[in-house]
Amino acid sequence: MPELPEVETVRRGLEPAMTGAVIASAQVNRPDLRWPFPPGMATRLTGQRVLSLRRRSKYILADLSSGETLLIHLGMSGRILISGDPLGQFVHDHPAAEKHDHVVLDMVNGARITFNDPRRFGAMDLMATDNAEAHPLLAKLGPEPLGNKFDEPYLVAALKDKNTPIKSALLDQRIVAGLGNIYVCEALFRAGISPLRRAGRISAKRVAALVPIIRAVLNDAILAGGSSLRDFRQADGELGYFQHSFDVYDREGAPCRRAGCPGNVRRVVQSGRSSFYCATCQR
DNA sequence: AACAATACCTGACAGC
DNA sequence: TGCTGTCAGGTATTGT
Repeated sequence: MPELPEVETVRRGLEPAMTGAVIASAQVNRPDLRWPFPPGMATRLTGQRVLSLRRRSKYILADLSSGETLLIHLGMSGRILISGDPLGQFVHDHPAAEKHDHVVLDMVNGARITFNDPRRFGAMDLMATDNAEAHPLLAKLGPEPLGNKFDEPYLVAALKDKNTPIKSALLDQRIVAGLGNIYVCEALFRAGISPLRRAGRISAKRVAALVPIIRAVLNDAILAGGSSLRDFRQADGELGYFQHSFDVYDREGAPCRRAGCPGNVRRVVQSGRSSFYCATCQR
């Protein structure tokens, strides 16, 4: 479930098993995901200590003791599962391997990290840590929506001359990095802005109001993702499931949730993606 | 240059 | 049951 909040949830879930831990072995079950894996990936991972786990947009970055960084992207359908018992408190067996388990990392601490991705839109790559930001997948990304560089003046300037619908503009990772279809729909609902409106024709005041709304939507989602992590620990080790009640996403035909609004949620397609919104209170 | 459509894959689900 | 069609949270590439 990979938009920014889901990726951050996965990153946080991986930290206790991976940060400071050494990769005992890496099993790579196919030559590629969306693109070929880097040459010798298993060898380059084996024996390395994970110094830190970072996130940039929807990418997880694991800095290794070798001076390389492992980039992980979940695509549309990627999942990462932790099994085993890195803290040594319980005895856990690893679950049976499943279809689409493409990469498996066994850590010296006993944890197993399994990357499963049916559609294979995900990616993994290795690059020098000190030049990671130059990676083609990272180089053109805009500011982090939860970071300091994403503020009201920035977004007003970034959208000022945009002729494209605000929905498409917010999905553009060069403008802001990490928003996906769900959270753009949700943020526009909270802001009362129609996804169909041209970005450059929204008043600066309303654009500025979007900034704290985007942050709040993402933070709410990260908090909800965190709560699903606790379920995972009680259950079978599955990580990254995100449960949240959406105001508009996937609620076509349902009543608008804004207090007193008589409208219903509509679905329209914009640049090939579904947009959900209430035409009554989003203008 | 800007923007829209397409392609990459598999699986889930609705309707027949 | 099993077929067909549609849709899916992302993003690079191709086309206009």
